[in-house]
Amino acid sequence: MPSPPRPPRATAARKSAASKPALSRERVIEAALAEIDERGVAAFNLRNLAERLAVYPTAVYWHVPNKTAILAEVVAVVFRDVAPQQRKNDDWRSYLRRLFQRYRESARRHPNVAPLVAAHLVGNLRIDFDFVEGVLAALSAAGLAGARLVAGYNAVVAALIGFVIQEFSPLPEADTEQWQSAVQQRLLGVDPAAHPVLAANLPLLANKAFILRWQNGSEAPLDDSYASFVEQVLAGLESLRE
Amino acid sequence: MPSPPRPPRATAARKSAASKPALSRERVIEAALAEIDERGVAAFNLRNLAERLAVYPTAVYWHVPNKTAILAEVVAVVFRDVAPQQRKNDDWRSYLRRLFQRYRESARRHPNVAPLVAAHLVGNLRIDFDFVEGVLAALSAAGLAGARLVAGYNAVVAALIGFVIQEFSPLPEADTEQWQSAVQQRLLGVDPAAHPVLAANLPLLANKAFILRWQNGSEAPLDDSYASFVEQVLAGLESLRE
DNA sequence: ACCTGAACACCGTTCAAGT
DNA sequence: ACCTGAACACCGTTCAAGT
Repeated sequence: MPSPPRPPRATAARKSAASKPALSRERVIEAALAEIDERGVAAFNLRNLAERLAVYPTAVYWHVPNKTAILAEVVAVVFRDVAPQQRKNDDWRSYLRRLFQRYRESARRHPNVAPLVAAHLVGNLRIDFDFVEGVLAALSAAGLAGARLVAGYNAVVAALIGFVIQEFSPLPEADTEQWQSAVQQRLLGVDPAAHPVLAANLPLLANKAFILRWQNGSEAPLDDSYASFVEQVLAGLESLRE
Repeated sequence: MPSPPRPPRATAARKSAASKPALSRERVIEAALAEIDERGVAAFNLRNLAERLAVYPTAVYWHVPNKTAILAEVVAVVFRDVAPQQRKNDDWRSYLRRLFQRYRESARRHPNVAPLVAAHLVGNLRIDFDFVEGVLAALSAAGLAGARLVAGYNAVVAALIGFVIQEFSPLPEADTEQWQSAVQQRLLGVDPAAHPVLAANLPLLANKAFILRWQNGSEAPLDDSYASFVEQVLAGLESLRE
């Protein structure tokens, strides 16, 4: 759009109540999340963000250091409160089941954020101690300690993000129509001699298995697979308890 | 750098042997991988790539449609041939163990590519049928069929990428020094009342558990955790065989 | 067919100036 | 303290022109 940056609305009203600031860190993050929900991470930029907030692009920099920080905060907001409440008489299994379900629910509400999830948990300065403690407490209650506790914890975190990133990350945005049918064509062209198991199970796998999908988790959720996945993770942890 | 684009070297020599083209799709991808290995995905751009290839930036577009395609090809190269050879008398467990090890090895050789892994397997037009068939054949040999086959397959793929992305994705690049000590400070400040299990196991977890690290997998590999993780995945699959 | 070279639109960020 | 407004460096991509 070649139009000049839109001036802030309510220029007069803004100064009414003791010059209350128009922007805040929270409003910036919130608007950023809305932008990402609508247009995706790839298309997210500070000028659109500023337009949504009805300020000049550079105003944002008063409240936030840079774009990277905004993205980090956005993910933090999306996964705020994923850690379930510890309930009395709640065994470790049901705690972890609830954690897995809540994590996926958070992602489902903001699927476009999924690509940022990996970068999020990797080196985040604002470590979510409640999340970490929740997992550790559950595993500890399961009887894991020492190296096994570490191994169990890493497995849980890896499992949490692995499925969800895959399931919800946006598929190629451009000419989706054409891309979708291209994938389907590719699948129909499988050579049963070279790839027998795949060929034999094609109807079962098509659009329901990673790599072999043409819709992502928002349109074609993998509920059954995820439910099974969670039970597999629990069984895996079970096997760790010697 | 304010210097003008560097002209191609060997301008004369290039035309000697029947005007052999200086560039090729393979050389572009190869150079792109080298760039990413050295500078990371975030800093990767077409002008540096062109400089490495000693051509003008726009020359690349003759061999490749756009930047996204380059990145997709780079990941494809890194994970080319991850699927292990099927061996005679090779049970499904050892096949999957080899697959997990090879996958991680590929990532370890090019850790900066890790952030692209998710986007890779999500909707890739050039589906790696050998990879898919390898996993399916192993699970099929394990006795899984129908919905369980799908669930097992999705679990394996999720597990493969979840750990590796986490382990190798680059930590915040800027002022790493300061960031590292900041993380360590945060950890030392854990409140044992609020987060008892974490506090009690701090030395065990520090720099060895996801989220609680200040070095990534290239500097501080999580070998033991990964070995355990693979066994947990296998145990999870085992539990699927009713 | 393959590369040069100019050019464009876009974007993150800095900084001085306003109020 | 908080926002405007100009400005800069950088970057992906298009396209006409060369050979």
